[in-house]
Amino acid sequence: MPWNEAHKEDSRRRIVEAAARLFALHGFDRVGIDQLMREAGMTRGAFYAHFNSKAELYREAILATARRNGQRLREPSLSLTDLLEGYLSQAHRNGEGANCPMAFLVTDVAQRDEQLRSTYTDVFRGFVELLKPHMTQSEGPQQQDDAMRTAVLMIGGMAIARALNDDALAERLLQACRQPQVASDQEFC
Amino acid sequence: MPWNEAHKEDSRRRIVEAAARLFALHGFDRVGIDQLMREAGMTRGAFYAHFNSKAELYREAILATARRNGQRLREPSLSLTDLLEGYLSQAHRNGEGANCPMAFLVTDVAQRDEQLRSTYTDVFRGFVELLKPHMTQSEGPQQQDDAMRTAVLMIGGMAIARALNDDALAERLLQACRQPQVASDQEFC
DNA sequence: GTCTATAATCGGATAGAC
DNA sequence: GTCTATCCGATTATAGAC
Repeated sequence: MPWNEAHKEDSRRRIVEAAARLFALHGFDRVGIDQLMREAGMTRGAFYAHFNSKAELYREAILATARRNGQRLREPSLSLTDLLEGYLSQAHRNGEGANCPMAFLVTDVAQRDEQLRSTYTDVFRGFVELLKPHMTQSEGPQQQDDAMRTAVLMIGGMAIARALNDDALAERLLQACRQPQVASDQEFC
Repeated sequence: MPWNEAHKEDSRRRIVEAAARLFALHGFDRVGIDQLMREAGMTRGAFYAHFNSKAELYREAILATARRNGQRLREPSLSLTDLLEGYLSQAHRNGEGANCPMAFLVTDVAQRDEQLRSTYTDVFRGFVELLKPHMTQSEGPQQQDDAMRTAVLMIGGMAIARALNDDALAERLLQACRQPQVASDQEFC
């Protein structure tokens, strides 16, 4: 690859990384292209050599982060407990590292166009598939339901914990969501 | 109460109602004071006779909606199943009626100032307290955890269902969250 | 208290030099 | 490909008439 193309690809990657970080922390609307490009080490004008619009970057940023996080979570040595403790951690709540877009941007995405919601839907589907093999107490359709509930406890738990202003309550909430669950209306004995 | 004051109070109420509706559907940033006041049947200029800033209205709108929804949910005849089915319904997902700010605005709130997050925290605490008496399979600290997990399944489930672009998947998700849960690491027999 | 008009600012997107 | 400069539209908030 010629030096120019490699350089352009690197610039693009830096923009996407900055976008993923800043969108997750402040929301799409509150991050200007100016601030974004400064974080990526360039100026405003260079943006449109890489993307047609800010909205296009939003999709790209969500997908890139999902790919990277998905790769980490697919480590075969990772147990469900590890997975829950890593995701539902104070570090994640404080915006250090992963910054899962599904949790940090749920309502932001829900209010935007179909294309972006499709991207979110794909990422969510992938997340549920990733959880499925960890649902060892069930199989078939019940396993799918368990995986979806676990996904909601993780994503929803993190989203709410971030909205809460009370650190103790947030930690209590995260802890409650770390406990694996099964349906209660079954006959156990 | 003199007619003038009653009239002003009514205007204020209409503004708060419009705000609750529009903020929930489109997000705080994407609703202009212009659009807001038009929905309330006035023009832009009249806004500041009622509120010092748009941010102040945000707090007011969340509190007002929470009070109204809380009152409905405190009906003593309402079972947990009724509660789950009402909240995790397609009507709610489509923005008809309740528009619970906890679900519709989670990440929006998380990205704003401490004062607004405090308001959200108070509302969330009230919601958990409301759920507690319905957690009949547990008591004490375990009951608090069960209530919080149920709150996460409701709020988080609704928030995610709204972000999803696939109606069938969203319905499947809501259905999964409607099943009451208990911890799985207990010994059942 | 509500209106119209306007100030002041900020945002995304484009043009053109290098 | 990246820069500086700029257009254009939208926004919050204020001023002043009624």
